[in-house]
Amino acid sequence: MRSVETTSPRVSRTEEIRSRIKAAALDLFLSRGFARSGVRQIAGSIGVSVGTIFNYFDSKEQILYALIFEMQKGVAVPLQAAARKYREQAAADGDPEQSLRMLLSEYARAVDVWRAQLLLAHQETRSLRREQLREILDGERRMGDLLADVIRIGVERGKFRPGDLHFRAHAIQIMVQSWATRRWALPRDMTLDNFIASVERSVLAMLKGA
Amino acid sequence: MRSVETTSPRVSRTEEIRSRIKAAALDLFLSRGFARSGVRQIAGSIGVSVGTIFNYFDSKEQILYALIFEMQKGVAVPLQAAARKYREQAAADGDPEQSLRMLLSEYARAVDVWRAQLLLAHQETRSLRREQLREILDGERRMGDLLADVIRIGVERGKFRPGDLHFRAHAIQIMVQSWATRRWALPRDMTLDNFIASVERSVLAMLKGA
Amino acid sequence: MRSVETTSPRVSRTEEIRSRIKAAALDLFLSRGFARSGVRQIAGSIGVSVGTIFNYFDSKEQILYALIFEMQKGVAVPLQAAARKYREQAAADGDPEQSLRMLLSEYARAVDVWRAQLLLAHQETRSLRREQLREILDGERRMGDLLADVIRIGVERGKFRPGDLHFRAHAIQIMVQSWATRRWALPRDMTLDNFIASVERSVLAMLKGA
Amino acid sequence: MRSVETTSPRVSRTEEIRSRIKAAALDLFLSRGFARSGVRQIAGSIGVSVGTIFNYFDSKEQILYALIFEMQKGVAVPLQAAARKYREQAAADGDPEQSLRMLLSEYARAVDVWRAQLLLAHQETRSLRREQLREILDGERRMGDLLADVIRIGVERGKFRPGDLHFRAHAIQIMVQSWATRRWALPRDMTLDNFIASVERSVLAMLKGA
DNA sequence: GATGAATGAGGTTTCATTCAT
DNA sequence: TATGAATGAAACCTCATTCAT
Repeated sequence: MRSVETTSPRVSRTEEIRSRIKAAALDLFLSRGFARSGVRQIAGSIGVSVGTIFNYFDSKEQILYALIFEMQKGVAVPLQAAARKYREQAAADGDPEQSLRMLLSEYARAVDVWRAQLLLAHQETRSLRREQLREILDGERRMGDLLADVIRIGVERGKFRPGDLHFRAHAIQIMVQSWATRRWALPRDMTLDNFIASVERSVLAMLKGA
Repeated sequence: MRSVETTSPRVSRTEEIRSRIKAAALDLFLSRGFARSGVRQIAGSIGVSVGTIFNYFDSKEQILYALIFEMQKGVAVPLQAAARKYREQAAADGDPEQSLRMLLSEYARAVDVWRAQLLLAHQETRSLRREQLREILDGERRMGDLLADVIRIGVERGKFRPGDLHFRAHAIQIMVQSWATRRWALPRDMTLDNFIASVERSVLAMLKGA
Repeated sequence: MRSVETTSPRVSRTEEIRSRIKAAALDLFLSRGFARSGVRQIAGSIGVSVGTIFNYFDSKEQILYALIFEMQKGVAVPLQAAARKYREQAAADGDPEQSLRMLLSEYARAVDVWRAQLLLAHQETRSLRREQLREILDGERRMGDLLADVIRIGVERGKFRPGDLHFRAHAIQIMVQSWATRRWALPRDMTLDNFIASVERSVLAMLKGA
Repeated sequence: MRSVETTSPRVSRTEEIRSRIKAAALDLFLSRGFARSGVRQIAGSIGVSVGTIFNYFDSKEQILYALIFEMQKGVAVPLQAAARKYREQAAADGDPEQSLRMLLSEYARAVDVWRAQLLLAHQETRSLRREQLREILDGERRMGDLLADVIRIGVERGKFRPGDLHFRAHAIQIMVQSWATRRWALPRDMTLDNFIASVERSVLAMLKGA
């Protein structure tokens, strides 16, 4: 009994509950902060008991980690894809400037999708234990390296100013991420497309240099 | 006896203890996070009793607020001074580009001085209660406005590309602040002077535009 | 299995623990005063942990409130029943004097049952927050009104002296309650029956007046 | 220097400060309860430092004791005087009923003068340590004995019903004290004179009996 | 798998009292 | 005599986690 194709639905039921827990936790962590959010509140807001939470996550911190980790993957994958395409076009003697616009746009759109989790990461990554903290920071650094490499290719093609690779990669990262992390400081009526346009203009100017 | 300069030492004794409390809290908040830091630890690390902490601050949160507030003043004041000088030189037909370099350098040096507190602000401003949170964010926005105005003057002088004022001001803020807030993402051997040079190059390119 | 009467035991288990907490708190509050009694002591004296206390009551004050509130109901209900019977007998042209003796006896016996809680109420009602304080005082006033009404009926029947209704009602209240609240001032060998006899004599004399 | 008649003023200065402390404490104890009132608040409200409080009283509790003790003397002395006069008039074959009215009036007026302190005593006597608690309760019992003796004389003169001496004495005490202790339960517009008239009527009826 | 009662260490804050000045 | 900073024990309450059902 309860046989055969139970497994697959079961897995997805498990995943569905994990998702509901993560969604509730995301809201709560953002509005009250990780440390002041209780698992009882998470449980209550999705109508399960505290015990259930711990059947799906080993600890409150693991929920935070899952949220941040998945966001990082969710942003990194499109960025890596865009970088791959960028390199292909460069290899095919395309225009790096044009390719970079595309990359920035993809990056910013991915950030937009994961906006809430990225904000959370910004605020609460430090609440993770050392090991996991490092894993996340390493992921972030890898994205920086990837951007630096993209810039390097443009430099080699003679399109971008040389020097400063890592600094400018880093500047791109914080500029794009600010769509999620400093929304409150941006003009209230700015749309994602406006934002992307501004980023493209500023980043290209910055790369082509004085 | 007990005469003459008694008052002044008294005042400074109070201030000195407040400073020791703030210094200890700063270390602790940065290493363990605000919520996980206990007043008992703060007290212990400077060799006073818990009660003493509360003779000098109304609550743990007030210590955080004091740290962030003072940092904001400490950064805003030099920045305002530099902006004033910038406007004077512009009025005297000086070179905005040169003036801006000076301003960026002053700004970055102020950030360097208050580096720890700025990092703390970045991580824990959200732990403040609504009123104080808004006060801090308003201060930050005012600095953005000030930078936008500086750019506007350069635009009027025909030196900087028009449009995007607030976005670019905001980009300057996060770029300069990243010296404190994302130190871990910057090349490990980067010095403050290197950093300033990179910021100047990138910002000027960004302002002068494509 | 785990069927049938599971629910009812569950409910009573919760109620049983609440009762044990209340009993322990009653002892402690009476012997050390509300403010000097700690929840740790309450917990310790019934062999549970502090946390458990707060699973059953929202705050220390709520324990006090529950004790006082239940006592008030425990006294008011028999008193109201006796008053109802008094009115019925009066309507049936019975002897108010005889009916009143019954009422006083019922009242005093209820006070005896809730003696400890009534003493606590007397000493610590003021420790309640405004809202709950008022609720309790209102309940007490309602009992006064009820007694005043009882006297009024006797007056209308020509059995009791007119005037002073509320004052005499109030005098009855404090006299009967003194069995709980001023036990230390009463002759040490006085029994409840003695007490009731004395109350009946004095109250009836007071009501029939000069 | 600062010589000659300093001593006597000094004593009165000491007494004056003690009085100010007691007055402030009385207000505070009544409005917040003894346990929740801080010596800092007492000190602050009369513009002296905490240290000063402890120069005049050994502990917070001693202030409470002084307030209650003085009230008890303040009530007992007029009551004893009235009792003396009562006995003299009885010895001179006066009317006990008339004498008793006078006594009740004196008693109630003394209670009125010390109303606040008596209320405090009612609420916080239990906050005293055992020894002082007993002293106060003994004083209270002595007043009961004194009233019982007054009743006894009336009984011997054939004016009051025999039996129940202590119970009725006790009833008189709580009735008269209720002017201070249960003011909230009395008709809001009742004046002291009304109150005294009611007490006289009820007490005399109660004493003369059925 | 789901529950939620129990745990108990930990949190921040208060406060009577002391004592050096 | 007056001061008020310092003390540190004790207060109430929260909360992640466990585990018997």
